[in-house]
Amino acid sequence: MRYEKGHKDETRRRIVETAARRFRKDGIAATGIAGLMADAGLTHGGFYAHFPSKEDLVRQAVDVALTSATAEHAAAAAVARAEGGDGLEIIVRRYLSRTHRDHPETGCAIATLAAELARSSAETRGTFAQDADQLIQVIAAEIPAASAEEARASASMVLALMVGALQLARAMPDAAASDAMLQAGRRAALALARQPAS
Amino acid sequence: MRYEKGHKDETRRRIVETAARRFRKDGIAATGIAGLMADAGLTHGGFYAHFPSKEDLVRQAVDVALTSATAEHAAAAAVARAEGGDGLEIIVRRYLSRTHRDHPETGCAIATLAAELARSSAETRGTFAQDADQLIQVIAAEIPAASAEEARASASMVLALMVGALQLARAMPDAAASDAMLQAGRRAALALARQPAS
DNA sequence: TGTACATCAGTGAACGCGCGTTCACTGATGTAC
DNA sequence: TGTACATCAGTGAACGCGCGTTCACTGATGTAC
Repeated sequence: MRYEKGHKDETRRRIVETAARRFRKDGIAATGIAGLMADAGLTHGGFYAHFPSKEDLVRQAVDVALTSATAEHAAAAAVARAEGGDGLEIIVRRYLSRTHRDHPETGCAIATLAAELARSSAETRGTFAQDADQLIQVIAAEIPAASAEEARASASMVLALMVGALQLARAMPDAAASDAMLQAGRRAALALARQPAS
Repeated sequence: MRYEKGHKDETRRRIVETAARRFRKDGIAATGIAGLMADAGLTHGGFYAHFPSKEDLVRQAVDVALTSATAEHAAAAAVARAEGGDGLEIIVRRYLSRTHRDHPETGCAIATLAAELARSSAETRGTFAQDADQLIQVIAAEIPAASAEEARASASMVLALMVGALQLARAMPDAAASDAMLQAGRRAALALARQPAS
């Protein structure tokens, strides 16, 4: 069958979205092409008409996941600021929430995939690092500091703490301990931003 | 051939040690039994005479890796204290060092495997959480605080920040940015411990 | 003291299965005549 | 207006390979007689 204009782009977009969810949920190595394509309502054979390799899809999926997460954080912070609230507090509360902990498949790709991506090609890591940088910039915009450089340094530490705390909270089988980890993380992240990066 | 007493235990220990390295280097899903056994100088068939399943080996390997890393941190901190130094500073400097960043295979299993372990069985996560707790206790022992509970809360945040910063440093393809991440992490981790967990 | 046998850590072939990737094919539609 | 053909997104069989797991077997040694 022949398809309307833009159909292939739409299919490709759907594959990338599906992959972004599956990679975050199950990990990259544990996610196969065939299962992924089936999830997207397709058969596996068509995969290579869209992507040159699995690695290429990984790069695109991580890019989409991180870029949209960054946009959501920026939007939430903007709304909070407009309402006279603290943008950073909203970002931290969203990141270290029970919802985020319990739904890695729609959450931050750094917390789910950073360790696995550290083992991938320099190209993939390059895209990932750029995307992480954009998230750091969004956080930095909510931190009052003497200089942009200081705000950026503080923001990267806030992100590092949130990533680590979320991972620890996810790995803990004890629900109360996991909740406590999230709560302590929220407090510590804000404290970290408040003190000057000397 | 029949072997001297203790031979099998020694072989088993060697498999666990090999696995602990490989899992941290390549990830759990990406490490196969056959390659693992070959690394340990054995053929794959004998694996199930030592472990009921791969999952069981994972649990033991993570346990060994984390337990020994914790002991090393405790020892290094004790030496520093005996010499009039700051135990926490030594732990943080060791954790966020270039050596640790560049050698995940002998480093902290939390930074390499937490995300992957978050997807495993409650039993494996239980062992992992207990081991992480012991590391947190070792860190807490170096933090002056009003109560043991406060020291523990601060220590878990120091650990979360170190885990996140190390992962980000490892994922960055730019060497200078990666070094800067480690340095900012060391500063922030110490600052986090110094301020009271209100 | 010498021989037959039990032990058991480790071997390697085999199981069914899913992996990433390739490729000849399908078939509905748009276009050319 | 009607027919022949080109297009091309998606199909599904097949490639070699490695996965986790099972199992009949090996063969050097310790023990029993």
